Amino acid sequence: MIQPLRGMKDLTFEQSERFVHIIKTSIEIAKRYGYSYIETPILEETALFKRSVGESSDIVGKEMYQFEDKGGSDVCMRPEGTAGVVRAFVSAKLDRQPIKQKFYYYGAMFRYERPQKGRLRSFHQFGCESFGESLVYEDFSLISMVAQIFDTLGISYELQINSLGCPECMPYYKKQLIEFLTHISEDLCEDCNRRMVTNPIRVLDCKNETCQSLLVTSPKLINQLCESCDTDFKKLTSLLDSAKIAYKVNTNLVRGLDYYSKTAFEFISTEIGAQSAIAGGGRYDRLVEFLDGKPTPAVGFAIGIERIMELVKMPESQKIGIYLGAMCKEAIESLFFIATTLRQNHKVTLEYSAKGFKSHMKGVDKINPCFAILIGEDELQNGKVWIKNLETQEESTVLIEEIEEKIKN
RNA sequence: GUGGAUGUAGUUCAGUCGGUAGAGCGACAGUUUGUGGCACUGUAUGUCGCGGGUUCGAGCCCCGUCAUCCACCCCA
Repeated sequence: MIQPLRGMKDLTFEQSERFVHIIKTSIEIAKRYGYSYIETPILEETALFKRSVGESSDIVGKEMYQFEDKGGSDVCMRPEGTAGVVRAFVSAKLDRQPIKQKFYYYGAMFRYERPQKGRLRSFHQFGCESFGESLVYEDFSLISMVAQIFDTLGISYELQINSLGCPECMPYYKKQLIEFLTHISEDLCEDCNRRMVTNPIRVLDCKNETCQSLLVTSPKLINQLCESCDTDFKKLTSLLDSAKIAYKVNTNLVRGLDYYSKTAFEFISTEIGAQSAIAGGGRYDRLVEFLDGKPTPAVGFAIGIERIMELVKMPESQKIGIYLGAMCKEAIESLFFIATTLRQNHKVTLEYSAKGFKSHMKGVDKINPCFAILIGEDELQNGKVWIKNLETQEESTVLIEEIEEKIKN
């Protein structure tokens, strides 16, 4: 038997229903914020991710499904969604138009990692990317949109925000931080010493207690943002305050991808184990430029579908559709005419084998329809069917032509 | 990539000291030849993850391997 690949899952029945419900809800809300759908390829040139996500990140460094295709191109299965959307934005030369563009997308992402709870090799994200708006109002709108999606899905969360600064204030801060870390490097853990070189900001959210105690006195970027970053961050917090969206400023919040600047945010769930980030996003004003577009401010987010799958409160399933069955062989084929007619407007489940009444009703229970329609010998002779409304329990025997009307009531 | 746990029926799991495999749930059938969900009765189902080793004999012990789960790293 061939099993799915490691870290890849099939979704069926209740699970796939949850998946669809999440996507449908997200789409509906994204549209209300003016977003339209963008579909981009799963396979992209490797260079795209190296330039956008950043070579220093683990994603690009060791987690990509990267290979040479038959034409000899170095290609990659997308490990995240933003890079492809930005590439598409630039490819279509939308960066040369003065109009603001807003896109939503959803689909499979691939990362070659060791699977664990909430982390798969093939997983799905729903995301939004907004291009051309530099005002912090857009950052706020996106955060409220994620909040609205989670509220609608019945998911509780904690929102964390931070500012990562910009090319004006970040490099200066980084220098300061490295200097600070160098002084205490001997007492920092092995991982932190490695991070000092690869991504010094990451040291700040080390889970090691000794490291954390040493970091209490570390310089904080939030205290030395440039004027523009500082104003925007304060504006964001005041907007969140007045919208009554609860948040926590987490000065250690670092996004894993190199392209973020200014606003960074993460939605956390405490109910799903170690992989607790259920959505993440932020501003990436320089990425379009990195990918050969005209400088265009942008901000976006992504939701991890698998991570919220178990958290979603599903609407109660209601009776839907019609069950059709025959109790004698001769009647089976007469069902097709009825089914075809009813399928103009209704969901119809058609049982092909003749069975006893009881067997049929067991089948009815399984699919939970509004109506059960059965034909036996008597009905067949009279051109009638037995029909039962499973909601009211009312049942009757009617002519085939009268079915449609019976169902309306 | 590192560490730990676990692989037995469709599923959840039991399986003693090593002696040829068991339960609940689910499925199917019947009790009721046309009134379901409940109840009762019955039936079916296994490469005990895979490969090797020890043994008269392995689901159980040993080695390897694959997979799953959890955590680290990292991320949605």
